[in-house]
Amino acid sequence: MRTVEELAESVRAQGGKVTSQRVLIWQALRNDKTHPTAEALYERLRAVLPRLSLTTLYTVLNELVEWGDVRRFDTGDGHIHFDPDTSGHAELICLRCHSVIDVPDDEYHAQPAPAPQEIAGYSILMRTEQYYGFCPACRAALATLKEEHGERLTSDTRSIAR
Amino acid sequence: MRTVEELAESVRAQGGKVTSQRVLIWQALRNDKTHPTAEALYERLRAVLPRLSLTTLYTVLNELVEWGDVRRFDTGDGHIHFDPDTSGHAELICLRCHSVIDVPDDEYHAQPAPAPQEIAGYSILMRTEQYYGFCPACRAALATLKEEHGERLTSDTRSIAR
DNA sequence: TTCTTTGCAAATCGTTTGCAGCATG
DNA sequence: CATGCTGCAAACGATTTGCAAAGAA
Repeated sequence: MRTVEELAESVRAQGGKVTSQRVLIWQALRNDKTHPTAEALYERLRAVLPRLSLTTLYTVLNELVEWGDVRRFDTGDGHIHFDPDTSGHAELICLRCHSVIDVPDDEYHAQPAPAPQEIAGYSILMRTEQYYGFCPACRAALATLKEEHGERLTSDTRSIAR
Repeated sequence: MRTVEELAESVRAQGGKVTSQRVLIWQALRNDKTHPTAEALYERLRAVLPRLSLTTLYTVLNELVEWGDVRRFDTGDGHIHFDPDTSGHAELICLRCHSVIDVPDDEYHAQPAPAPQEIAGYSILMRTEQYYGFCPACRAALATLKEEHGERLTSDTRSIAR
C-alpha cells in the first residue's frame, strides 16, 4: 500500500478530494497486520471518527482495492478481509477456525522472487501466496475428537461458513 | 481434490452416506478449471439433477472446503468462487473486471517447491499463489480512457464489488 | 430400521444504492 | 461556488437455517 502522501497526491491529480475520512482510513489500514474485516476496521475507526458510516468505509476500501493498494480476500468465515501488505508475503489460513496469520519470516526461507511486472499480458500490481491447513489449536482439537470417539470428525457442515 | 472414489471411501469411513447429489457435485467440480461460482455450478448441475437445491450444493461445497479438497476465494465480483486445483498453481486476477485465469505454464517457469507439510505448527493441505493486476482487455480500456480525457480513470467506486 | 442428507421456504446479514447536505479545491 | 464525498435509511441478494420427507447403510 502506498504512503498516505502518495495516495493524497494521486487523488488530487485525478480531481478527487482528500477528505479526513479518507486520510484516517488510510492511516488505520496502512500498518494493520491483522487482516481486518470491514466491521473490525469500522469499530476501531469510530474512536476517531464517530460519525463515520459503513458506507463510506466500504467506498474507500473498494477504491484502495481497485487501485491495487489493498487486497480483499475470503478466509471462509463469511466476512471479507482486507490486507494492505502488497509485498508478496505468504499467509497461513486455518480451514477450521478461519484464522489468518502471516507466515513468520524464520519459517519461510524460500522467499520467491518479487512479482514480475507482466505475466501473460497482465500488468501485475500485487502478489500473494496462501497456505491452507489446520492451526495448532485446531489440530489439537481434532486429535482429541478423534481419540474420544473414532467416528465422524466433522459433524454437520451446514454451518461452516459463518 | 481427491478422486470420487477416495471421497466416497472417506465419507463412508466416517459414517456418512454417499448420495447421488454428492457424487454428481464432486464429478462436476473435479475437472473444472473455470473457478466457478456456486450459481454457475448450480446451473450446470441442474441438467443432470433437476431437483438439486442450492442449499445442498452449498452444504457439499462447504464440506469439500473444510476437508481441504476445494478452495473458496473472492475475486472481488461479490461472488464466492471454488477451485478444485490444490496443486499449488498460480492465478491471475484482474482488478477491474474480476476475471480469473490460471497462469499459463509457459509463462511461469519459476515454479516453487511443493507446499511443505508443516509451517509454524500448522498442518498444510493446500497452497496457492495469486497475481493481481489488469488483464489485457482492461489495460487497453484504461489506456483509451486516459487518452480521451486525461483525468479521472476511476469515476465512482461505489459499485465496484458487484 | 436408524440416522444422515435433502429440499423447500423463510430468515439472515454483510454490502450496496438513492439522494440530500456538506466540505474540499 | 462547483463538484465530489459523506451519511442516512432503505434495498439487495448471496448464503444459511429450521424442519419434515426421502434415502443410504
